[in-house]
Amino acid sequence: MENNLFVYNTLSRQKELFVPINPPHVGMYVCGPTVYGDAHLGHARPAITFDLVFRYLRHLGYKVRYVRNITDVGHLENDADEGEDKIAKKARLEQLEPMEVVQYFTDRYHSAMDKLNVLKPSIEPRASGHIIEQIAMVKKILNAGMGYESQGSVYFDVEKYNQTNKYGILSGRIIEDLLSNTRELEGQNEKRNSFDFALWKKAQPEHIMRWPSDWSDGFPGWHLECSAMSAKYLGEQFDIHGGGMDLLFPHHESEIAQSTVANHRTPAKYWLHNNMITINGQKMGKSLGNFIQLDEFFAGQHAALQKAYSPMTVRFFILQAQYRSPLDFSNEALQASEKGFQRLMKSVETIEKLVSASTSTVDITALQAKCYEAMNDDLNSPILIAHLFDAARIINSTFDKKENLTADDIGLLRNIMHTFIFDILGLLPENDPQSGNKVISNLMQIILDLRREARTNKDWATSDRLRDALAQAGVIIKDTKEGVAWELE
RNA sequence: GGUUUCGUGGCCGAGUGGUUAGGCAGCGGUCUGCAAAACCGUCUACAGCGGUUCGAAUCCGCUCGAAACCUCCA
Repeated sequence: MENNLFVYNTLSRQKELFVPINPPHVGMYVCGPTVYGDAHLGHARPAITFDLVFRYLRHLGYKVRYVRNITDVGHLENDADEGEDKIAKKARLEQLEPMEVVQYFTDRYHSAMDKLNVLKPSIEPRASGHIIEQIAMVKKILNAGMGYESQGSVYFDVEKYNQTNKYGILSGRIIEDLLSNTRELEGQNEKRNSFDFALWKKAQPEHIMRWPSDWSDGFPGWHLECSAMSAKYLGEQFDIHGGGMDLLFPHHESEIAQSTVANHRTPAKYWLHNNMITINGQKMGKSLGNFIQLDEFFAGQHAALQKAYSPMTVRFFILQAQYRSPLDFSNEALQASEKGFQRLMKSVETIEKLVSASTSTVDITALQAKCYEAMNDDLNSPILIAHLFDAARIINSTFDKKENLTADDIGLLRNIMHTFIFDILGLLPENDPQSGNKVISNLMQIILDLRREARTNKDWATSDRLRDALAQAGVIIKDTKEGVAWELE
């Protein structure tokens, strides 16, 4: 299968032509959430970024197997008192079974992703369901002599690995630097070097999530699940591995090391990383209190939010930045996206009202080519959106008789808009909130009828009084050529 | 301190050796009883200082500023 898609490979630090290992099949693995809290803005970006990759690859005709994991074990908190398991900690506090917590937040995560119109991955494996595979992988690494056991835990020997391979190949880290930075901390450590990472951790007595193994009752190291599950479902070598930039080191670096030892080859051909999100130019963090959950966005219930922002506004906003750029959330920026999105969607409706001409004054085929060009250049969604806004202007101008289009071109334009906006960008028209409430809708009908009568009688005082009173009550009246429309503030 | 990125107009964000990004806001216009909405048009920037070049926002160096990760038994 031919394509012209270039993606930025973190491994080579440059854009490379995407050539699948086994076309037309494509295997893609993306690091999913640790389910110990509600999905926030930080979760939306990788989900939407790789949803875009997934959708575009499918559009190009590839058969994509997209695997995105749920981390439900072994992810230790570094800010906890003594490295307590995040899931277990929450469970103890809430007096819930760990798996109850996992189920609850997994469901909530899925619900948020559905609202954002993020397609479900082909497989969504859980770490807790793949303990056997992970233990097998630890054994392979021990047999290769690249791991060592220490007080019931097993660690990966990074220094030894680095003698024959390059630890730091992905992140650009240099092992000597890591070594010199941490020299004085050795001694009381059960690890040989501070940068060695756990393959298996012995569980403390109070630790409720535990599984038996040759070394101890414990749980797998954090990096291991992705290596084990990607190999299981995509093969030892697959096409794309994605995730947030924050996972680049040590997580992905360690994945490469583990998989290379266990399977004698590097796991993924292309490593794609999405950038982080900031709010009002500030780092998003719990300590700063600007960590906004997705549901808070949708409801507008957060001190930092001036109003509610719909899921599609959030999605469109994220797509208006290229995935490798940092993205700054602010009320101003979101409101700009909200309006722009509405304008774009309105133009899609306007296409249906266009009247064809015998000749076209605009080159629609060229526009289509530009849209593909943008996507092929490392999924440059902001450029694509810019072209779609050009298309919107063409549509509106044609509707205003300032441009002309043939019937064929109108059809092509419709196809371009639908393909890129709905199929590839994954945007959806949003329902009018008014349609949901029959009573309000009926009341509005009565009020607007009264206003229409007043206007027919040129009783502007009454007409304006109704309009102003409604505005006070939070209802905005819009007089359009097609009639009177209204919406809640 | 180290690694990796980045610093673009009022705001958000593309681009990257010579030509309009785009959106929002503002401004002008069309429409309207008036206004809003909608639509059309319009504004012209690349942190600072050096250097390379016929030419740099784009390449190189330095300075300043920002972010993520690391320096912690994940």
